[in-house]
Amino acid sequence: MGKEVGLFRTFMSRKGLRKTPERDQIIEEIFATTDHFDVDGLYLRLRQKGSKVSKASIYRNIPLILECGLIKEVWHEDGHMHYEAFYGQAPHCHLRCLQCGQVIEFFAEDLEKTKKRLENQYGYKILDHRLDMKGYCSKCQGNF
Amino acid sequence: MGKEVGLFRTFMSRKGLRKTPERDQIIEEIFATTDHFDVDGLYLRLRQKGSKVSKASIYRNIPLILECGLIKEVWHEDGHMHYEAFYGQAPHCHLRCLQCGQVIEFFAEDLEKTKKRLENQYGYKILDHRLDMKGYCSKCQGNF
DNA sequence: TTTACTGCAAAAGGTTTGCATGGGT
DNA sequence: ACCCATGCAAACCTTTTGCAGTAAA
Repeated sequence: MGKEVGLFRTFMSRKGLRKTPERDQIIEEIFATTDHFDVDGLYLRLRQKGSKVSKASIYRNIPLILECGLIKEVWHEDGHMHYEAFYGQAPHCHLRCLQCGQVIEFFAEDLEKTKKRLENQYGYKILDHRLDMKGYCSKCQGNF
Repeated sequence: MGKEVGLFRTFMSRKGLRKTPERDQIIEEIFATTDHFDVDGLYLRLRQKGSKVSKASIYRNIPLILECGLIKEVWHEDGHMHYEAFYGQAPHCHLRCLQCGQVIEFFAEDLEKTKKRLENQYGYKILDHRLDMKGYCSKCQGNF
């Protein structure tokens, strides 16, 4: 059992909610890879492994997993939301190729400075951020 | 007539597409304020001013206005996409309060450096970026 | 005259919800 | 025993699309 399942169980328990096999399976599958995912893909992966979890259950649990901090919304594309497993990874940003869809993850070391500045300047308590860049990768430049 | 209408007409013309009153009205209304907007809100503002533009026309034109560079997608929330007028503004980022919804726009001066670094490191040509931060504003801290 | 553009209404597709059943505590 | 969670199917809502009429070029 991955450690994320334990974290989620604790989170649920603190909220007076229940541990269920479906919830365990969802968390396990999200952390089975480090990739980004969407609801439909996660559902198919679960089915392939023999799980009977319904999409409704996935949709009902995603807000809880977000609140728990284990996943993050990363972008809305092709008509649906995309997420990424978050726990255990330093926060990172995305660079995407508009042509081939390649995603490079990178760290923006300067962001912390900007964050501090904003907290001082506006009195905010900043909890989360998202930085994405788009463009063309070396291979795709000139292919259009 | 706002200068954005002219820019969009030129853009359309280069693509062999047409100038229509509906397109002019949509562009004018987007740039009537500097606020963020969504399709439904834009549609209502147009109706209030007596325009007969349909939502279908707004939806059909948004990809073109995006491609033209006059607007940007900023975030997907409450089940629909939010945009902002883009032309004539230096690119800016958003800091949002999760409690009251206040949005502060700021400039992240360090981003250019990061962008350059990525272009060199990965051979990318970067066209666009998005940086958003979320947290609680000074008033809302402690109100929950 | 050609054919892109529009409004309308229907369709599509992702997400949410009502309901009856099942299962955790 | 209580009532939260699930699966199913229907509902919901934003966005897309087919169609017939209209109007740019």
